[in-house]
Amino acid sequence: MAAPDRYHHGDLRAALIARAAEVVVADGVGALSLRELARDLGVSHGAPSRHFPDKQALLDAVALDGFHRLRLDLVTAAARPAASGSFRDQFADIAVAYVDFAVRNASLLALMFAAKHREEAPEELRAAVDRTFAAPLLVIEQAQRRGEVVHGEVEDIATAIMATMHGFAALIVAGLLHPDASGAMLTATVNRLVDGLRPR
Amino acid sequence: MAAPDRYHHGDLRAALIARAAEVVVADGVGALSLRELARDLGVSHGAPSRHFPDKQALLDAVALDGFHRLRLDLVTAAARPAASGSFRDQFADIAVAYVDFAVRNASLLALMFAAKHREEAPEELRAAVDRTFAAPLLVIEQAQRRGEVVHGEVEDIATAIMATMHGFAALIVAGLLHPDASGAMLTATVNRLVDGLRPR
DNA sequence: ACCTGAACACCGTTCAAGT
DNA sequence: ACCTGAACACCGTTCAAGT
Repeated sequence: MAAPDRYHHGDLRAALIARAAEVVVADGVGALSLRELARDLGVSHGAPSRHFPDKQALLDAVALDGFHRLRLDLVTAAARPAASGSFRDQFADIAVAYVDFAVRNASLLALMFAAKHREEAPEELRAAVDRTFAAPLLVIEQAQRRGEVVHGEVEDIATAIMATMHGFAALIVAGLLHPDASGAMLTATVNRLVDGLRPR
Repeated sequence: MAAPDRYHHGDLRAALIARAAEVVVADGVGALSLRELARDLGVSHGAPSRHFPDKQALLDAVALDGFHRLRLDLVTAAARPAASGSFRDQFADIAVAYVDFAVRNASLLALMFAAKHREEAPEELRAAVDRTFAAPLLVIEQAQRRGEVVHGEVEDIATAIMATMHGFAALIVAGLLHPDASGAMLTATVNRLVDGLRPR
């Protein structure tokens, strides 16, 4: 038998991050209270400060965790069998994965970008963001070599793609797009970017 | 002489919205306190509740005001002399205006989209959002008639354009794009969408 | 090392009372 | 009509004390 369960079950730090992420996804950052969190986990309200110096540090950890999960989704989408097809299909698969994550974790994604935005953002977070967007970058470079995508700076093209994916997700989350038609709309948006707005 | 200045100067409601917007832009929604707001304006902490039933109602009003200001910027950009040129130039002008607003009012824009996102969002807000994005829509339709933009559903094309603008702004705000190169990068992104990722 | 529990300064909201 | 000021329940943070 281990020590009596007067203290927490072992990994309060991980439990805090997990529960905080749940609350953020369900009700937004504004609904997150350290004291309530501590109550939920059965520890005193002072306990979290052992693992996070302040609330922002916990939020940063939640954001970091979010980027890890998003990265996993994107890597999975990029490695899909269907993703071995044309660049158009690869792009569509990644876009679906990104938008899915964004819609299912809207408040979390907002927190993730807000955390990254902070000047005092930990270096760990900046690195995680770069890694998160590495998968799409690779897909673009490969497509360029196959001649399916115009040559030129990869960053320029990646920027256009990431902006489109992120912006599309934001439009859905904001309720500017009918959720019913969002699937078809995303396909149309991907095709618009691939083919261009100008007639061919 | 009017009544002695024991009460507020006349339009506490407007003053609350204006000051709240300032605080949000400067330090984010999290830094907004009704009590501090009241202190800044020289009224008691209970006074705001005469004009807004709760904090969220004030935030909705701030968001509404933000959409009005954004709409003004977009309409101005669309009516520019240079904007009488090609669709590419019109699009670029509008995109610059949108990204400018987003960068200068990052936290406010986040609040605006979050407010729109709420299910209980007042009808007034939904209407303001539609009007805000009406100007870009008109530009697209005109360009379609001139044959500069592919035919098809205007909404599909507008979605691709709005997603790109909003997403680009989000990338800058998040610090994923070097601010120095952001001007050239925006031009490149606009051109990418106009010309397509696929070689011609 | 890790957690408790009291203390402090703050917050949003409510409401009887004032003018 | 509009604002005040006390009251209430909550919050984040700090810190001596316990195990």
